[in-house]
Amino acid sequence: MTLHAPESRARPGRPRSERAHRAVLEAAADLLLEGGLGAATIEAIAARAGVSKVTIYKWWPTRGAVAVEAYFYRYHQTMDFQDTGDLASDLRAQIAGVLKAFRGRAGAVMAALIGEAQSDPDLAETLRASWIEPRRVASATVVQRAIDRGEVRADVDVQLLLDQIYGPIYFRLLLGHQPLDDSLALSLVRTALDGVRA
Amino acid sequence: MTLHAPESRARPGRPRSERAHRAVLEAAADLLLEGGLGAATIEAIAARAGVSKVTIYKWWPTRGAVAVEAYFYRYHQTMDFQDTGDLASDLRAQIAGVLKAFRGRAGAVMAALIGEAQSDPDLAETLRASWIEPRRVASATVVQRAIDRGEVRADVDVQLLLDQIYGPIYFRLLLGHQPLDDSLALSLVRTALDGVRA
Amino acid sequence: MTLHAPESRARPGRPRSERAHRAVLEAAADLLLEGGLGAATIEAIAARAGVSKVTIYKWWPTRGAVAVEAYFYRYHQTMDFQDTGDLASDLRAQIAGVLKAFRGRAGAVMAALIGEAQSDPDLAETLRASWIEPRRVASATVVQRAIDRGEVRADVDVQLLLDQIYGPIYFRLLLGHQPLDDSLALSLVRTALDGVRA
Amino acid sequence: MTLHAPESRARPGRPRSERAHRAVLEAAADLLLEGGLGAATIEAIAARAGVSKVTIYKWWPTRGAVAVEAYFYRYHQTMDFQDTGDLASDLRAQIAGVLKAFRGRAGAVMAALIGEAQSDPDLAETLRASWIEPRRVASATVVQRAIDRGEVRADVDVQLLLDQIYGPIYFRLLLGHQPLDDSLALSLVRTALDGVRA
DNA sequence: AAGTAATCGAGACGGTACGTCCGGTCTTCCT
DNA sequence: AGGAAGACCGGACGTACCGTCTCGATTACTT
Repeated sequence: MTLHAPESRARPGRPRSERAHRAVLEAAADLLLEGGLGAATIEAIAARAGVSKVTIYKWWPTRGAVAVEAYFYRYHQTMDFQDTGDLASDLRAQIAGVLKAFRGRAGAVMAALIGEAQSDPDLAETLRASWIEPRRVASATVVQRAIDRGEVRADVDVQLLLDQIYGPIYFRLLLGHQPLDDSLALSLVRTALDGVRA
Repeated sequence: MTLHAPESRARPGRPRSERAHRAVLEAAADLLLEGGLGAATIEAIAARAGVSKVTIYKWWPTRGAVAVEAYFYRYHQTMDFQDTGDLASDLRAQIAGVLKAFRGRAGAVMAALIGEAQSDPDLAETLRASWIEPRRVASATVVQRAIDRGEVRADVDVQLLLDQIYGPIYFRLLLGHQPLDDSLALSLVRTALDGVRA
Repeated sequence: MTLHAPESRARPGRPRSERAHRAVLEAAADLLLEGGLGAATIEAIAARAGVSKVTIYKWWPTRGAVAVEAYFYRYHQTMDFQDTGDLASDLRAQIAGVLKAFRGRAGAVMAALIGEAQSDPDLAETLRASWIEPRRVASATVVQRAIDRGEVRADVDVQLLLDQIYGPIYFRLLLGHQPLDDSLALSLVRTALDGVRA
Repeated sequence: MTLHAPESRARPGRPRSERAHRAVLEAAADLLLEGGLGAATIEAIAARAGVSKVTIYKWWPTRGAVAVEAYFYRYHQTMDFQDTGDLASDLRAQIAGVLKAFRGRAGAVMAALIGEAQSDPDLAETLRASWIEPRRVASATVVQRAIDRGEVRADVDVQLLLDQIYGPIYFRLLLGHQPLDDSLALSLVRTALDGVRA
């Protein structure tokens, strides 16, 4: 018989205050929502959360790290990827959800986070691990099933296919040169699956 | 009353110092190269250029603006889009050039600029107008010719097609979840033209 | 003919703001008076003076330095040493002035400054040069005259004599084990001049 | 039921750890010696002693208090005041001891303690009670004996006389405007007893 | 030739946020 | 009931850039 949960062995010392932890995330999420990442300074978060700066630095390395966690804490997206057996419609459903989210405040915050990540390697890694990867794994599974069913060519580079579907969305989100219409869901999938050849 | 050509009307006062202008761009480009956008602060640029901060503010609104101009000044890319009559090979050639550039320092700087643009609307607009648009127009022309030749379906959304080709590249540049291999040129074009359907 | 004032040659750049300089000293003096040296933090001085912290750090190395200058700015003591030809009465007059000052707020501040100087060598040096030395020189002159007149033995160590007169005052100021009565003026001089031998 | 001697009545709970107490004093003394009072922060003492901050606060009110006790713990001066019947030589012997101590590390620490006492009334009181007073009482006794012997005038203010001997030493220790030579022992006593009158 | 106007360098200024240090207080578990 | 561990709030520290603001000096065009 194995002794379970050696990691939950109560360590000595005062335990981390869950109240403070939550207050920081709430405050950060509020600030992100109100004024974007620029408003979410460590000082502002600390002040609004009624928490000292040191407490924030204790648990998060940068303001970017607080922001991502706050983002997920607040917008903990229901990442419900369906797998109905029809690749095109499954992908369209997923894309539609992303588009909807990105047209709102969540999109602006995500854009700001990716922007910040360009000068904050930790944040970049966190974004990849916490946001991008989970979604890619789910999507990749759906695509793989389609390959297994013989719906998609077996020699397809799944990662690249996903980039050709989601890349354009992030590209437009970040550059803003074209809108994030709902119609994208249809067109993106169509091109990706059938190409544009006459 | 003397008439002058209105555009060459020499204004009174000391003319803008070309020496200072160039020095600023050189300094900014050096700093971008050495330490990324983070190192290219107005103060650092001014110090290295031997120019006063006010002179910089006189001619550029933000450090982002200086950075883009410095970027183009230094990396004034030869944007040679060929149009040989074969869409796939033309696109592959263009993509290969972008990939090569983005794998080097220029890619890191461009990523930083796009990142900064998320919190600097002026920079975002400058990037769209000076970088994205020219390339899109050139690419769009190539695609349009293919449509005219009947090589590509007439109902294709050209903008979206371009996003499905370039979007993945910027996506990987900014998120770094996948590499920017040369093989991308081939695969991206292939999927975009012929899809992945079995 | 000599070219005068090469030191007042107008240097390039915005000249130092006298308004800010004065505001800092006034604010620091107020704070010293109200709450002692402990209240005269750089932040508090900056806030009250309506001046940025950087401006203070630009002109003074430590808060101690600001404090001494503020002390002199506010309490610029009329250091009127008389020299009437009677050493005892001249010394008594000087001592009486010091005692009077030290029993009030100025004494508390001076004690705090000397205290702070124990961990701030710059402040210690400033105190010696700006406060102690001028007073010693004036006192030493008075004593030297008395020596010249034959009123005092020629082999006397003047510095030590002054320490035996002023040392006890600072000792009591700093340790507080005995009061700073006016009667000290009489007794200190009497012992120093005539000793206590029966 | 067990009976205990009432004065040794073992109180319930874990008894005070003598180990911790000593560790604190040793650590504090080390830090005082190495980096002066500035280095002897509560946190540093706790860390070096392997003791929690609370334990320190439990037994000492301020860091000044710890420092004085550590000072005495380490430099527990042999305060051997002799009383040979010759006031001058007795005083000289005492002064020589003080001078020797004050020229070394102990003097620097004492200066720092007196400095700190300017903003810490508790420390000031502790210093007076634990350091100044015992020495004054001993010295005063020696002087009183001399008065009784008729060696010194009966109307002399003993406290003031002691200040005129020890004040200059502390004055020089704290201000550093003059050295603490061994020759002081001789000169100080001579002036105090016989004055400087020609 | 004198005046006017724009620019330039230098650099001081108020301001915001940074990340760190230390002080005291607290909470939890261990002995 | 200690005591070690350590988290917490608060306050100040000294620094980095920001964008603005004088200054005196320079360099053209205008009269």
